[in-house]
Amino acid sequence: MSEDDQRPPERARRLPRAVRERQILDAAVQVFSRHGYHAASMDEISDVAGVSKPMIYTYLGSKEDLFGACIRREATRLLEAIQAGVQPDLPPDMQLWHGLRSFYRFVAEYRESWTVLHRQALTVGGAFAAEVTDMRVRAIQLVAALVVSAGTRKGVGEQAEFSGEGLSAALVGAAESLADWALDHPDISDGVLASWLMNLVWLGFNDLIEGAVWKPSE
Amino acid sequence: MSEDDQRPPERARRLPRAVRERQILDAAVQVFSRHGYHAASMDEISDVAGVSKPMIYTYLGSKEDLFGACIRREATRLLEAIQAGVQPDLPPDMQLWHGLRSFYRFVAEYRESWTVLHRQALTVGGAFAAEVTDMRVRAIQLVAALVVSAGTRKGVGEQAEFSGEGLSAALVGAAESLADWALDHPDISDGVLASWLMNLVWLGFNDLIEGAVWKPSE
DNA sequence: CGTCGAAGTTACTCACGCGTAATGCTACCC
DNA sequence: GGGTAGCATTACGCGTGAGTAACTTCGACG
Repeated sequence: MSEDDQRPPERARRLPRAVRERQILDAAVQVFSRHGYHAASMDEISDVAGVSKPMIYTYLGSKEDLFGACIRREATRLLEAIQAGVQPDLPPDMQLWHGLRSFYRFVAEYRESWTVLHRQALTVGGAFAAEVTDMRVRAIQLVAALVVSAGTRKGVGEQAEFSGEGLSAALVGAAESLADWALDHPDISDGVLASWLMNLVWLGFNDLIEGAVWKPSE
Repeated sequence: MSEDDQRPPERARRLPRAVRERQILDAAVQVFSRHGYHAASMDEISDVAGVSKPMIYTYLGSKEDLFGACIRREATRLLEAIQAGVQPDLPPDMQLWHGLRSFYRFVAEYRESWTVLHRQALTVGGAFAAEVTDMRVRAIQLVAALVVSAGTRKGVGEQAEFSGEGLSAALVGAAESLADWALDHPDISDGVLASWLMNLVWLGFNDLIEGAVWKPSE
């Protein structure tokens, strides 16, 4: 009936542990991103992974463990993707711009990863929420450092700490929100998204209305 | 044994339906905001409400119905709070500022309402997510209208539609993110929060670094 | 060619939590 | 004071889904 029957010697071969773990994690991310932690069932995950349920338990542990493994893997991927795109010797605004581009490229390519990290991870009370929140805080502090650095470069100095943390939280939120928006508008490129955000937060509406435009300077 | 026994004629009086419904909704918002939709149990809600479970079912219907009722009540509260603070004949930036202040005042006062609306509502797939998303889209469009209005006032006209929707999505996200941040910093007043955001999105980092400050003009 | 171990499965237990049937209690009205 | 209507509870049915025990199959290595 199914196409699998056409190649009897190759049907569902015995695979090494590492490969199965990868398959399981992929399936888990997919299912968690669709239904959220609680509504996702281990049966469905095992089904999507093409593996029976006990395999998941022997390889990855409990449902909570599995979710944790997903979160950690995807968070690492995201951070690596962003760091890969950043160049520390550029001026602050250019660093921010490159970071944003990498971020939007990642979200577009791994939308399920992003969904799990952003939406679902917070709904599981306890350790995971803390873990993800922590990552977010690190991102915020990184941005804050950029902004303050931009300030000191121009000689603002002490007063530049005006509200750095709060502002950075707002900026990160803006970036995340725009990422969600972009999920429904796949035709917008990462460069355009990053530019919009730079125009908004670097120049502000006021300058924008006056006709000013921020452009990458490199 | 318990203190309740000390006053036999007043123990747990019979209350009219409207009052019980209010109590149940209050309890439901509290529990949903703490655990999320799936992890919240009807038993705990009935416990917190001080009412037995069948009352919830006879008055408010199923768990999903109950959640819907919560969402609708809190969303209405939020929108009314914001509209109460807005004055349509002011210039766009002042309108935005007043809207933001009302918003932050609401979040501070009804943090559980905000949590349910912002975090939990999206995790229940289907009708509620759509409903909340819809409210959010209305907010975004409102902001977009403000920005475009600011643009046309200054004569930018057609070109002002540059990326209005995306920018507004980012701005709303920034406001929400700052609201979350403010939950951990209760000492910051709504006026300060709103001012930070105005400085960020109206002036931008660049002006901020130069020492420019946005202030309410009224 | 036998056997040891890792890969893999079927079929179950058990607890939790939604929803309800059956029933009681009290206030109010005629 | 007797009946009716709505407030309220206890105790249970029942499905779903996490986690596991017991068993099977395949490949590798001497």
